[in-house]
Amino acid sequence: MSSIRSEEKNYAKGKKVYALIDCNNFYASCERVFNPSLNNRPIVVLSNNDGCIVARSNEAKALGIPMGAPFFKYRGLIKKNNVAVFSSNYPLYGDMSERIMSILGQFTPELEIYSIDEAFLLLNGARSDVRACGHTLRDTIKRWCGIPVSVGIASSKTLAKIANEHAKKNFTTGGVFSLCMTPEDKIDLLLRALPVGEVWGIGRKREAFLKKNAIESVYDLKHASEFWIKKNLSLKEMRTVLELRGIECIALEETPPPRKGILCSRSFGHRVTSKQQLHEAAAAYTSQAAEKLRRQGALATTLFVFITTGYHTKKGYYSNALTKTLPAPSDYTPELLRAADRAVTELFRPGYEYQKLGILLSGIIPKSCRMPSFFESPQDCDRRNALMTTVDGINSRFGKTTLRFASAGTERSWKMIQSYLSPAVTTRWDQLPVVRASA
DNA sequence: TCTGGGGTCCTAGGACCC
DNA sequence: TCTGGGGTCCTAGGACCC
Repeated sequence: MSSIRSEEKNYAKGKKVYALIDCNNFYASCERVFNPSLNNRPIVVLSNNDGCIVARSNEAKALGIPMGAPFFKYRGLIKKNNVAVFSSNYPLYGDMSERIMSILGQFTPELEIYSIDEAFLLLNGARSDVRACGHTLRDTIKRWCGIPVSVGIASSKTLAKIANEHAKKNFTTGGVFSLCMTPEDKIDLLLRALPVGEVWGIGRKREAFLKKNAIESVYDLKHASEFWIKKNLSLKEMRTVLELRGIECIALEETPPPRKGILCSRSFGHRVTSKQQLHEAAAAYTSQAAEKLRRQGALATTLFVFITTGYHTKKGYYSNALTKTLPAPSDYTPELLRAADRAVTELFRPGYEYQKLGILLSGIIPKSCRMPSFFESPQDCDRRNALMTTVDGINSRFGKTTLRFASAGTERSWKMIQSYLSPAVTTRWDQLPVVRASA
């Protein structure tokens, strides 16, 4: 045993070692942290508008509730089995995610935050063997944040993903699984049991194509002929194949590349027919997108608005979109609101039942590259910046919509349905959990 | 009837991810 | 009755140029 350990140490010294930390059933686990009565009880978390089931606890999975299933189809099963139901609580999940990522950041700076519940990190130069590192990370996150995670370790990101899945599904691993020291034939044994669609980067369509060409398992893909791959697959998929062979092609991205567009779109809670309500929704989404834009220190050159009706409505289907080029790149909400307003006026057709509206800010440039316009005074510019900084500051301190533009409406009858929302226990003073001492 | 070849740029749509 | 939202990248095809 000890010789394996020391070998692992040497391995870690010579070659890059990737770890993928992935939170188990993240949204469901977050709900559990502040509500221990949910332990061992099945949980599902719903998408926006309470439409689909987007997260399930292990107990809910065991009941046969599939990922992405429409909520209404499973109401009966959910009621019968006393499944706890939640609307997505992004303030809570986002905050929990930040806490977990900061723990990982303390462990190593070589960290890529891949999504709200996943991060890659490099374990090069790890002081002890890599599996022990994995356990340390897992235990620390569980103790400090209450979230269970799985750790997969391998010589490429794609293999680390596979190792992570294995850790998650097999309780004997204790939540940590490393492929670093696994002999090639043992790895192949594992890959033979995985359908090719389970590998990172191969989706439904490609899986169907590959299967038609007798590539059924991840193992088959790994050992497909180079000639065939070059002829039939894209460069991206070629990289996946090489990664499966343990050759790293997808590097760690420590600093996320700047966003190319900022999208804010949402289905309405109820069908919208009035122009006024469309204007309000557009204003609300634009304000939100503008805030994101400022947070990343950027300006937008164009604003794109799209609206669509539902598919099966009385007057039929209508979908349209419009791009507005701003007079100058901007992050100033009132300016963006004006553009959105004009677009909605042009797009609106009376009589339709609208289902969704979206705002896309694009042509994103860093604020430092801004060319001052000929017609504006520096004082004007300072005043605008100060105003936006103040609004953002107040909203970040006292809650997202403390200050908002009147054009975004006050009744907001179009807003999304969240019937099962838990309190924002970690980000709102007024929603802190109350602990009552028992007598 | 016959009608070059090669390059760039842009856009829409598809595929994938979480 | 009721089926999410926010991203990225690639590719094919058209427009245009010489």
